[in-house]
Amino acid sequence: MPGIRGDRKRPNLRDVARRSNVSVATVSRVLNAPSMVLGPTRERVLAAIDELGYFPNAAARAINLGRTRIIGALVPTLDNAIFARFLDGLENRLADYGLSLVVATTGEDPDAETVKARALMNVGAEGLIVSGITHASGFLDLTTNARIPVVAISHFHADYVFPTIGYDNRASAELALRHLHGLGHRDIAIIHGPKRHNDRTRLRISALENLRLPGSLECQEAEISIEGGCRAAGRALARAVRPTAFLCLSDVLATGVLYELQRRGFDVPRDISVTGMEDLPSSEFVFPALTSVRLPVADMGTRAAEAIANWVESGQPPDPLKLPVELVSRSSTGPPFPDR
Amino acid sequence: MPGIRGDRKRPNLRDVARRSNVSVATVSRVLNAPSMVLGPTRERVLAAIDELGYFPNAAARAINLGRTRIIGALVPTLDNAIFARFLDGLENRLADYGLSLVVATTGEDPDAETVKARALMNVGAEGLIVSGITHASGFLDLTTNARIPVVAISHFHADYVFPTIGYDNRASAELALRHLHGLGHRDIAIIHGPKRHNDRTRLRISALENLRLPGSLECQEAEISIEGGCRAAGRALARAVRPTAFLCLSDVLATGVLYELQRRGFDVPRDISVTGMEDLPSSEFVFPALTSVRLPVADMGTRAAEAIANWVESGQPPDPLKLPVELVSRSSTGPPFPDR
DNA sequence: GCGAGCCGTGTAACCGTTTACACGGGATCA
DNA sequence: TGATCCCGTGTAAACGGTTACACGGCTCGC
Repeated sequence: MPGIRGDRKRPNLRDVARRSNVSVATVSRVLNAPSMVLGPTRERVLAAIDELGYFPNAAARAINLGRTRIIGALVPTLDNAIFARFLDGLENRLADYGLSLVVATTGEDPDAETVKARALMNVGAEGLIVSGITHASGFLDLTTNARIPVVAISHFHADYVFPTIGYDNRASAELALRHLHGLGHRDIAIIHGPKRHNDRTRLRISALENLRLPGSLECQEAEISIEGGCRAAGRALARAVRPTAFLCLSDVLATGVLYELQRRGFDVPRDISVTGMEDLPSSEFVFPALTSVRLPVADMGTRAAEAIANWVESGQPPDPLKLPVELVSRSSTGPPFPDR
Repeated sequence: MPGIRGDRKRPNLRDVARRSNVSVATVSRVLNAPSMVLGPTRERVLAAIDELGYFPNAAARAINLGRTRIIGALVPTLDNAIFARFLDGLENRLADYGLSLVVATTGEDPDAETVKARALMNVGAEGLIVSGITHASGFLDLTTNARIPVVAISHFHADYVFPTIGYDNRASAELALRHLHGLGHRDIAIIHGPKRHNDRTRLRISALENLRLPGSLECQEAEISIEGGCRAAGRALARAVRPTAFLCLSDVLATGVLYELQRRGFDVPRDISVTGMEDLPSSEFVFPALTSVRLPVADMGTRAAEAIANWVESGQPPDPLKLPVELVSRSSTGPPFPDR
């Protein structure tokens, strides 16, 4: 009996129609408008579908409906809790809209981002989510030419070329600095990730410098990893003036800094204070519990999902959205020189 | 001039062809076989493409080529470093093959997995990656009927219904237990994640019980989070016989356990030993550095990508692959009662 | 008993590509 | 000069669905 098992070709609507002695239209209706065809015809069709192991072809369906139901997300990496949490929120909410998420990592490289954006469009993404507001001109050309909805996350900017859904990176950094300054710290080491291609980092650093608070700020750039934080802490401690506080622009870096300080016998916050940025779930449990600036990344994922979903469905771009940040004060910060 | 800007409809090949006074075939060739059409014709076509902002329709292309270049992955969550790292490895390697990754989270629920699997197939996934070897019958029906390549990860099983790429979960748990037992521990608390629907966890626990080493094993189930680990540690310590070691089936749980022990004033490993499972990058930097069993998740992502890519390209299913696990001994384990 | 209306089903056009095949014209060769 | 070949290009048939429209048969009302 041909067509039941083991044949090369995947069965299509026509095969099902033939096997159940109806037209392709009827089969299509059984699948898409179940109430339209009932009784024995319906039974026959369903039986044929089952026997043939028929499954509708996504591309053919997409070409007719004009929709792929695919949203693409471009993130620097998945190997960083901040983006993974964001994507978790994004994917869950997109699923509520019946949209699927295709993920591409860029390694924070604008050219790679452009290449991957093209790949996302090639698989039919109806909308794109990107991180930050620094992009290759090729990326801008590509997306504007194709008139594809793009939402930028991680940084709020009221009139960027794409609608943004993010927080105020300047304010988030200032929150940490003001906290430390308020405690009395004047010699502060800033530990940050790579500045190259990362607008959030650059914005935060410039915000800190522009505050012009009395005292000195010294920057140390580090690879974003616990080890990177360790090494940066070592370098900062080797300077002529030892800082009384470390302001880290990532919780991962702060975790490394805490570790290195502990290893070298410093008491945090008695000898040195440390702040993070992001407020990862684990930051409450490092020792000592990390003072950090909470960035609502999971919520950002949810909001980004809603924004892009409405956009691709209604054609109406979303309004930019600023998400609140807040300082979460824990045990890793205190006044400098508490003994004097 | 109609068709240049602001028209509703997205331009298609025909529009480009009309505008450059060539046939659709020529336009298609400019895009797909650049060397076939050169000179002024080529220029005209490229100009028209540019002016119209033409971008090829993914679905139409897919229907002809018979390929979508999409691979779907089903993972319990993205909000856990172990899966995020896996996906990072997977996505990077898939990109080398020109394949895109669509991600769906299941919350460790087989029914949700089935629903999401259907969604992945509806967007045209050519192959699927799933976690573990516990799946709803609906999932099995769906995937076998549609004859779609499926690779199961996280657990090696020589002749599962799908090819597996993973490690030996029994052996990984035994490694930890043998280590503790070799140090002299007899009263051991096992801290594990939810057993329900999680075959890896169940396999590990049964492996530990089946070893039948002298001494007692007490299980505590916890939600997989640092806080979950804290609470489980509290419960284990409240028992009549206080364990001399905690064997945690996840580094995240172990981190919580370490935190709770420290909070309660226990000295690790002098008073109590702790082991983890996974060996996350951060585990080297918790205090004290965590003894753990290294699971090669990033490598698993790479291998899974290669396996599914070859499968969808050649039609040949991959051989199951067992990845090595190893005990990484650090400072969180030592002999019990070192004083006596 | 006959026309209207409805319901279930079929026919065929269409979606936007790719590509086998056909075709026409210029260069090459005898 | 005419046959041959090649190259660039066009025509049209797929691909696998959805759906507007047509159509035939049934029920119903007058």
